[in-house]
Amino acid sequence: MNKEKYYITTAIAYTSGKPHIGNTYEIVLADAIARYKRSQGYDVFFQTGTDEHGQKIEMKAEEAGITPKEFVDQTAGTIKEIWDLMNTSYDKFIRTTDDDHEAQVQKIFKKLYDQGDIYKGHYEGMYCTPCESFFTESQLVDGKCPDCGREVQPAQEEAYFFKMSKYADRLIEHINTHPEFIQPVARKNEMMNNFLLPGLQDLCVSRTSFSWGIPVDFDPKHVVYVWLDALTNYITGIGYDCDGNSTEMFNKNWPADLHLIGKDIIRFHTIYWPIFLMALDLPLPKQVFGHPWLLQGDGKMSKSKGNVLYADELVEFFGVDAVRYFVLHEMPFENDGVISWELMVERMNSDLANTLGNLVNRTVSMTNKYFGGTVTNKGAACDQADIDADLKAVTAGAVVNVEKKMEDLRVADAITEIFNLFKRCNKYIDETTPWVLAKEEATKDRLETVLWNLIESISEGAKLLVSFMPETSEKVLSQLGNGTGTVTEKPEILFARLDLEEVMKKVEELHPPVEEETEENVIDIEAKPEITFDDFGKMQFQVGEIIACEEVKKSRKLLCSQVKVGSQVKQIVSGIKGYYSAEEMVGKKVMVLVNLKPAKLAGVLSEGMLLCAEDAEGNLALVSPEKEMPAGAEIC
RNA sequence: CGCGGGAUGGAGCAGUCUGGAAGCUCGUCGGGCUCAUAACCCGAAGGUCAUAGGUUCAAAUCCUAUUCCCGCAACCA
Repeated sequence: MNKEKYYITTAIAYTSGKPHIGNTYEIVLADAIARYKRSQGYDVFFQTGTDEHGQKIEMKAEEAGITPKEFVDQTAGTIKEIWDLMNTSYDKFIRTTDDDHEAQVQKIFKKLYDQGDIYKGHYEGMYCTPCESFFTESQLVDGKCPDCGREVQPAQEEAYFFKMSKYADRLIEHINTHPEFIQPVARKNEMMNNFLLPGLQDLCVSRTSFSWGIPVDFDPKHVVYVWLDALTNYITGIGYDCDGNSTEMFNKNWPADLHLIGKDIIRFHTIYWPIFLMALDLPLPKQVFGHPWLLQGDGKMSKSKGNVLYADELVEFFGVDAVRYFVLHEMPFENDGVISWELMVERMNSDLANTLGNLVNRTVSMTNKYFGGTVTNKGAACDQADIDADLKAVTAGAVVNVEKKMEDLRVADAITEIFNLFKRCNKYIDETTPWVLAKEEATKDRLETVLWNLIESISEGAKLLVSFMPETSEKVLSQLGNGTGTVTEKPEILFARLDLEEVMKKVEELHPPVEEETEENVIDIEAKPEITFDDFGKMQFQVGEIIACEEVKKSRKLLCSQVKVGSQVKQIVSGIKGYYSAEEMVGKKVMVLVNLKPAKLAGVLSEGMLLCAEDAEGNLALVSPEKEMPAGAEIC
């Protein structure tokens, strides 16, 4: 039997920081699929890695006072540690700073340029010379530089572009003739209607505004811009060579069978990536699956509350397999899923400790108690033949059902199938009442058969579990004797029940809520440099009376107020909709910074600023004179 | 009218494409059992499927409008 190959990839993780549980979900999901395919006899190659270039990283490194390379070495290390902690079985961890990747990207860029798919053009915008920055029309404030307020000039930055439109028809054709290409299918229409059918814009594939990237070798002031660098990892990682000297590994594995990615980057994987491949004359990946997000529960996620979840912390509380179980099982197929400490504890207790852990435990201890740890198949059915038959049917059914679910990548449903089997086993114990059988010598054989059947069915379930919870699978099988009929003497607790309150207490210790409870909390904000009295004198504050106020349409936070200051009325836009309604604003006397340069917010002119106090949560309160003062009174 | 996603018993979700008796898990309540990690098994309560219209013999599902949430984008002067 020749083993069919299966090449699966995750998106490469951006090395801007520590990945949280939502980012970690993807690698675990990919791992489950990869392990499953291996168990099905496929020759699997599983690649993941990190995306390490870009302006953001250049800046972060500068802040940290280290070189970009040092910075990404750190974060890539952290990412790899977490991937390893989660027991993921990737075959290759590619980094876009790998020499061979960089060399290939340069060659690919050159080749596409030589064949006319990439051309040199201009990135147009408004340029502020002192700030050395480009801005789009919409970014400008009053037609001027949003940073320094000076005049800007229309200008062009040289950039290379990729001719997307050239391949659009071929791509549309491909998508239409390969319905399985974009998964879930709902995403297909989104791509077609929003991007392909209206016509594709050419894609900017180089930048000159930062330098942390792969240089364009024939025009070194340019670096390759994100997608041509990042997406090509899927081929460079397995040995693609642009000059025709690709490795055997590449020839065997390409095209990829599955690109597993987040739903946010479906566009890049189902439009730009296929088009790049067409330009390189390579076959397209067979399937792109855009998975949903794993969101953190409790509504408000905030760092001060400490409920941002990281894989390593969860593992500390629950163990690797429990976390794997949770993210794989709780993640819906199309919609976003929710994760929180509470939900995690609930799953841990009810599914892992009660249903599975306790099942194994009671089975092992009965085998020890009644038969000294060893049973053989006595085949004694008695009048309960139908019960045995049903257990066996459910067991066999689980194998088939898991296979079916996995074919559609419905990992969560596959796991549910396995746990349904475990539930059936628990029920089997109640139906057969071994403790009753144990009382009579005459029913000893029946008792032994019951335990034998149980061990068989649970072991079958444990085998199915191997792709999802590899360590647990092995532990269960070993406790049940690996088919020998001799169970372990002292069953180790697989998953201990957890007390939610205790867990929450520990979580709080781990992340002490920052100034949450007390009213009299201290707020320290970042100190600004000392200023002179002259500096202060430049600012003019006056009392203003709000005589009218309305919400700014097309905006979520903005209120537009007419503020009477002395004899004039100023229009001021403020981001306080969440804290004040337009009606209650009217009549208030507030502190206004009046000589602030006017600016446009959401297209509405604002001629000053209403001063607010802001707490650590971002709650706002307007500042008013504490005694009656006329509108226009100077504040000094 | 910026783009998109969502609203189903107390909680988390299926079901919506391809209309046809409201389902799963957890929690709650009642019962059973004692091999086991106060676990396991059985039963029950609990939903006008966001709202209002429409299409249809039939709507959670299709159409229209509205409300409220959540991401992203743009502004938080």
